[in-house]
Amino acid sequence: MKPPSPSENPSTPRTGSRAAIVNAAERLFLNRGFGGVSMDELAEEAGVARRTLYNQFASKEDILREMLLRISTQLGRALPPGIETQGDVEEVLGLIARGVLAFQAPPEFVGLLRMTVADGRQFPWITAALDSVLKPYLDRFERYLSHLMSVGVLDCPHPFMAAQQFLGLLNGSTLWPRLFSPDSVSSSPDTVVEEAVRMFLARYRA
Amino acid sequence: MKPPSPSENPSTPRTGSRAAIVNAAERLFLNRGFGGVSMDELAEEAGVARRTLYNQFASKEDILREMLLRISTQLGRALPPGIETQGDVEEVLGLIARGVLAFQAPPEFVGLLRMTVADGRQFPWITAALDSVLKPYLDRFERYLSHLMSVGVLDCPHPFMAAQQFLGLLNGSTLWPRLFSPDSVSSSPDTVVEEAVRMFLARYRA
DNA sequence: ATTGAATTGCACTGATGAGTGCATTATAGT
DNA sequence: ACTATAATGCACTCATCAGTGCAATTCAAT
Repeated sequence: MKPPSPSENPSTPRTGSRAAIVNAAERLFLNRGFGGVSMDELAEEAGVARRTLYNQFASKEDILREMLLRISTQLGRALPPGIETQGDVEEVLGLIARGVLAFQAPPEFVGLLRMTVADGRQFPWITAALDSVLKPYLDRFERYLSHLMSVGVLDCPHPFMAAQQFLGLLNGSTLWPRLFSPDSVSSSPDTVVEEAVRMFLARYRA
Repeated sequence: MKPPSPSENPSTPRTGSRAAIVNAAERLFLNRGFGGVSMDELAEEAGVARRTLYNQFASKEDILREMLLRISTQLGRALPPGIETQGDVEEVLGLIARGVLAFQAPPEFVGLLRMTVADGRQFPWITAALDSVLKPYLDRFERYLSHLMSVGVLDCPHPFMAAQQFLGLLNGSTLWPRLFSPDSVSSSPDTVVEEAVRMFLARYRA
């Protein structure tokens, strides 16, 4: 009764306790931040004895490390490669924008951002970790824009800035309000995507 | 020697200790967040006895409240009124954009954002406080765009979203990198402003 | 110089939280 | 059944931190 067996607790305490712990860490850290969660709470959420945390991990920080590692690899699979060749510019930009929005849609993503901003002050490696996951996408997007420019489809003097602008158009209407204006009415994703693409092409289409 | 007199310490401990405390709170809270600063540190930074904090304020949270109150009124004076009538659209948009960038330029502004995002989880009134300061500007901008549309200068079906887009264009190239990509090369403010205005007008100019 | 308010120093309380040591118990694979 | 491994319970240590009570002290204004 005290030690829940694997059959009565889906968190699989006995075997795979590490995974159960990291799962719990993801649920708690993303909602309340690193400093806002105690090891006791973490143990309870994982359905595991407090002492087990220290059998499996060297420290609280280590748990956060492993959690971020897992999240990073998950995020890394978000935008499928080869999207760039699936039609004309307008279509591809729409696909990318939709991918980005879907990617940021789950509340846990906002939680990840909040945790990054919050605990990144004390642990800069957190910010670096998220950046190293996000940056490649931005770079890929920049390369795509450069390609379109060399082909003569776009007239885009600063591809990197253009990439930032495009994401800014999306974030300004979606992510930003979610971070700073908790209860604001947000436009529909379809409108956001459509208008971002329109404005971007109005400026840069050759 | 132990208690620094007003003449040797500009923080004016004896008289105006409240102000000295709020000053210290601003320096510390904006850099390390509410939870990251102890009352001992705060007292030392203010050049004041720890006990004085509790003579002047009911609690640590009260100090934060007063600090945010002061910052809010300061921010409220940032964008001078009447900018909307100082020339043609392009010129005014440029002025607004420059105002926004100047407004966000100081490192303390990023500190304020970080603190808002971080401690806003535990104290939602922090987020609300910042939002109540920023929102009026967004609303004013929206009204300006609506006006331009009714006058026939812009063709802008969703003024509120357009306002978000314009700010998104700026933030995507400036604020966002500062929050999430610590050591990234950023474009010059002039280019950012110019390109934001160009893209915006390329889409919405009637 | 005296008075009254603000400030100070210091020793408290009470709570929380990370991390450890160790003996005990349950489990999985043989 | 047996054994190695993992999990557990529990009582610790050590540190930090918000907040309080109180007596002593310092300063400013009269």
